[in-house]
Amino acid sequence: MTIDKNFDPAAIETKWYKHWESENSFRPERPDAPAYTIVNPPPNVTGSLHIGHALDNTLQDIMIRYERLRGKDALWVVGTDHAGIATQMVVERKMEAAGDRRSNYRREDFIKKVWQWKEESGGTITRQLRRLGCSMDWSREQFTMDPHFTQAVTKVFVDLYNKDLIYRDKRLVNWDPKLKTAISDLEVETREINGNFWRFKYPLAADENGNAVTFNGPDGAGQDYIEVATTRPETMLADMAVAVHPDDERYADVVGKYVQLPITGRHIPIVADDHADPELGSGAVKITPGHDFNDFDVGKRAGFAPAEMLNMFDGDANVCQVSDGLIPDEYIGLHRFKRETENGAKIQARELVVKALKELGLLIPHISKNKKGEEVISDAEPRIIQTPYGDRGGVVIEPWLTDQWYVDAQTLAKPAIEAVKNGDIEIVPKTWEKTYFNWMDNIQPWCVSRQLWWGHRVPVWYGPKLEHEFEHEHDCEQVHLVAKDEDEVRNLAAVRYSTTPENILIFNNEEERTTAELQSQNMLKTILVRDNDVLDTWFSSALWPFATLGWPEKNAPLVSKHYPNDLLISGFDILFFWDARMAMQGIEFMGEGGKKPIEQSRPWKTLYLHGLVRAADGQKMSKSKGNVVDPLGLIDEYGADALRFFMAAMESQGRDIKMDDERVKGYRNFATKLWNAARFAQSNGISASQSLSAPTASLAANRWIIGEVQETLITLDKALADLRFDAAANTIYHFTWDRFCDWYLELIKPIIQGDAEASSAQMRSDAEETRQVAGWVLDQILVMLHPFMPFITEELWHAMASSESGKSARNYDIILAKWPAPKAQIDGDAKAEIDWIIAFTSAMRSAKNELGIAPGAKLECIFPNALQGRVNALQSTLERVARIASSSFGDAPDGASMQLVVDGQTIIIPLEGVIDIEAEKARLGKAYEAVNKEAGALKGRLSNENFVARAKPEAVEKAKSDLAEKSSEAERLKTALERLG
RNA sequence: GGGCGUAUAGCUCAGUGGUAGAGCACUACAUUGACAUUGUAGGGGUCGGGAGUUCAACUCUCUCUACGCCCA
Repeated sequence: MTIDKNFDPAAIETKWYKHWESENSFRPERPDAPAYTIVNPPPNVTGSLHIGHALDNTLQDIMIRYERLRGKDALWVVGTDHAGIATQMVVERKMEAAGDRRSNYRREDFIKKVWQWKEESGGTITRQLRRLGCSMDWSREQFTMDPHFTQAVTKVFVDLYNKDLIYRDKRLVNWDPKLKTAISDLEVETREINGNFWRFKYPLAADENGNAVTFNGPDGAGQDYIEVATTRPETMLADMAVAVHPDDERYADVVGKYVQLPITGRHIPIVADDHADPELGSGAVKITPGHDFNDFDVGKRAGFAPAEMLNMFDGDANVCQVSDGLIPDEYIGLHRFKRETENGAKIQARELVVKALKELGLLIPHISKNKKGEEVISDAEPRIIQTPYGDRGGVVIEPWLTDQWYVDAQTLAKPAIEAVKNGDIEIVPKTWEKTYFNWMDNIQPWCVSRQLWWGHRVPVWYGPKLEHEFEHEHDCEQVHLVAKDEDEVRNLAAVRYSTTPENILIFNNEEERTTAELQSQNMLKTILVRDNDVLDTWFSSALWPFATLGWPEKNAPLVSKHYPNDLLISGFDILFFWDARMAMQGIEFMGEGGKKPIEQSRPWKTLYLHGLVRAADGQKMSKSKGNVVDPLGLIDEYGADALRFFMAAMESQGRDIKMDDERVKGYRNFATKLWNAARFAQSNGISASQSLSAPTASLAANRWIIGEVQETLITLDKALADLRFDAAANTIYHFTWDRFCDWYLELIKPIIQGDAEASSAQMRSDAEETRQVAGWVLDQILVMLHPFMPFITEELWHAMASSESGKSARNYDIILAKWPAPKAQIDGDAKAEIDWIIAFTSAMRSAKNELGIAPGAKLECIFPNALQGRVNALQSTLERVARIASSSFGDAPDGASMQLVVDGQTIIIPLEGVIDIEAEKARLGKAYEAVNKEAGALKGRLSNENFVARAKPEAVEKAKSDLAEKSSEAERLKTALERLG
């Protein structure tokens, strides 16, 4: 079957992908081969393939295909992430569109709906990964909510709890009032927004005798108030102190006195604390421990326990009554500062507080000057404010005091830091190590509980405290029991409450309990109710490198063979979210708490971080900017192979990639070039090679190209070992196009296209040898290119071996071929000869071009006698490639001629009456100038005593030989010029 | 405020202690011959500014400028 004239990527891609998958080619059985393992960063099950996935997965597929070709037992683990918040949001949005809402359902029913949605719509991204050609092990596709994954997550939670590495704590969390859940520090992004800076007078409270209190005041004039400044006036309803810097003399005599807060009338102390910045505002700052992270710490230092701290917001960030009951009724229920859903139609707490203080005469107005120099009075000074936003919900985060589960990240981070320091985990590019250390060294407790429904439920049950455990009269705090399942918690509880397991009654949630409590027969039993929260999605994905392999099942075979993984490829944007946490959890759990050495516990040997794919103008792609490039569109237009090659070629370490369609197009052209080369080969009787090692060859061109394959292979292997995808792609690109297509195929045309009937036995055998070599080289190209361009290489692999009927004679697919092993030496003589042909041909073409001689013109050449043997042997090649008409040898005849200096020898092309002598003089003159200048520079360097004395001997030698060469060339050009008169 | 990165041809980017490369774009030429998704030849850069180390700096060090990112 002949190769089609047109290369149509779409026509072959689907065909081969289906074939590979049905043949189980992505994971051939190789029980005795060494393992090579990559786990794929699980995309969100809600997701669809974006350009970043295309990059990330292309790089992984290149490595997996490469190692598979090299005979490894290559495993690329694939699966999707349940993506708690993201997925729940998607399903809720869908419900809202249908006029429905989550709160219409019981938790279990809602979760059923999410599963249903997952079954229907969750396959999008996995289908798209297939289109990109990714050779993942779909037979073991994973999902982070699979039962075995839940087992792993639960075990990790319970074990960490038992090791005191997970604990429950009451502290401020980042609360997302839209999603109504706590989120971790990493999920908060700081944005700069335009805000205001208000200044208020807080009146000093009267002393115990009811006498007014004053202090000197900053200006020493005496005042009965202290000035505070704030960007969040509404939180003054929960102020618990005013802080001044301990060294701030302006306020020294007021520390220890009290303020009587306006509106609430609460008496709060003035405290000294380093947090107060004397330079900012008045130097005195209001302290709201319940709604500001800094204030929380100040509050603790001032002696407030977290449980005492005032919390003035509900989960929606609407004002609620605080524990001392001092907030006036008209504030209750108001939103903190903005009604997202009602466009500010209703008055907000912030607005009302400012209004009230203004009416009380306690607002210090801001005075500024307008352009005309007139004074303008306003309530507040405009300021740029660093404001925390939830990365998913997109609303301002409210620091909120709640009980949550925390992972002791600091302890877990230690060995993970060591692993990188000691080189047990290599981060590529190395510059990211500093970022990693910086974050890990300062890591904060990780809040892992989320107030969502979709996710891994926290394996915790709450039971009553026993009477003797009550810390105070109204203590109704419950105790928690942590266990892997209900049976285990029942037994734990039986022990704890000194009863039998049958007397422990377990409820899945408060609602069930309330219903059940109405039934009086349960009154005598001990009741446990399960924690409602689920875990942060990243808590489960941190287990990906081993939970996907079967852990915690005992002696899971995949774990022992494929853990540690060899390589992890991820975007740097999830270094903290995912990579660092995998390192921590991997080392902790696979190291069995320090029992196993780091070589066995680290999740991967190498962590490769790539950059972002940006829009053509360098901007970050985002839906809101509308500059998102769809990788599937690019695949439709140029083919998956071209897109993949683009990704590889652009991936140099440590730089973002700017999208460039033209370049993708260029690689489509490259694929077409290869296609046509194969077509040419096929039409000239060249077909698939029968041997893995290079055929024996006698002709220079053949010996040369075999050596070039060898060199290319060495360069390519080195590039891939170094994870230099750009270098690897460029190596195979240039070999294919510049060496193989541009020179080798041109050089062999006269050999293989000779008239078979008329040719001698020698010519027939030369042609046969050449066909063998050409077929072999093309095979090597296909295999070396396969990791980058899997589809076209598979197609041509078979096409080159197919009979008339279209049946491929290959007994295996290229995806399972063997990586090249030419076992050939680089042939110096052949290389010298072909390099000479190339140099001569290029010189000839260049000269013709400059002298305006038609490129096709066949010219007579007079070579020096020394070249007689070589030129005679290459006569037919030179006729065709360099377009020489006839050759003779010896000295230059009289008359005008074009002269080429190639490799230190002058070749004369007599052109009496044809060439423009002045033009030829100019051409040679220019060449002479250039060479002479280089020779001059070398001469100058060598005449420098310091250079000769101090430079490395090789450098001096190189300079000497370069000088000799350049001088000789200059000499010859000079002679040539003189000959023209 | 702390940290990191980037600055090389018109554009997008490689690069090495011994005086610069690729792709695209551009110019000229070619075209019945695997390939116009082509071929051949060519023009184009004082490697962001300044200082230092060195026989030698685009490359190493310092500094300045501009841009970008992360953390607080």
